Amino acid sequence: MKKCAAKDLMQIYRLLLDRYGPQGWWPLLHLHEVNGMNPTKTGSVNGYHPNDFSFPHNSRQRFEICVGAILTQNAAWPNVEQSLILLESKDLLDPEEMIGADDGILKECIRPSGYYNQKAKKLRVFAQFYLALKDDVPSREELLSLWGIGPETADCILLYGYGMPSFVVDAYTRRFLEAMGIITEKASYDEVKKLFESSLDLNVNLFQEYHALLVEHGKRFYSKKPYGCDVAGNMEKL
DNA sequence: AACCAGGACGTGA
DNA sequence: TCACGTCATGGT
Repeated sequence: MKKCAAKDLMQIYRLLLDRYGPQGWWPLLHLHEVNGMNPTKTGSVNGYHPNDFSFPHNSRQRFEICVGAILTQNAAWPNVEQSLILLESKDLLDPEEMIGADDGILKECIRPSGYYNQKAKKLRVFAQFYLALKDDVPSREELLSLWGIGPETADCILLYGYGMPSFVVDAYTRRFLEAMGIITEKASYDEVKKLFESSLDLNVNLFQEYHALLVEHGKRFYSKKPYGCDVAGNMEKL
């Protein structure tokens, strides 16, 4: 990776934010019930809260974020939102209820986001862990030790669920940095993560917004195999 | 009608 | 370590 990446990464952030505006991650259900909120809508999905980094407001919202982080593994968010709504309708968006839930019902709720057999197990494992945590903040190592929690999910949980400055690296981020010539395809997850964390201030709001912007940008230009256009070039000019 | 999405795990070299 | 197969539904 390049040594000038530090300056570039902050510059790129400003360009992305300027282009797409604040993304309001992590999306949550029922924001209208949280006093004074005016949730925005993106496509068929609502629950975003641009420029409001105050979430989660309680343990229930935190659990919802963690569940969403697991369900969104290799799945599109609208499908995950369906699952969250189904879980909510069965009162399963709660660690104790989830643990005690009938397996068939749990899988039925998860089905829209795919891999429902694996994800049902992942959610049960996590729900147990979450319950035992009480009000503590989990370490990254603890999260990674759980079956079903890999590096990206762990970082999502830490960053969006617990407000810890842990940068999230996803497939879009790698494709983008690769196109920018900042990393090579064989850079490991932790290498890319550390690149961001060593180049930027350890600022939770910045990390939350940056990752969301990279996903938004990635969806537009790095979705299909012959990647839309040379975004790297565009970024340098804008 | 293929192709892919805000990955992670198990296996065998 | 690492490349590769598996898991699965819904949208484009």
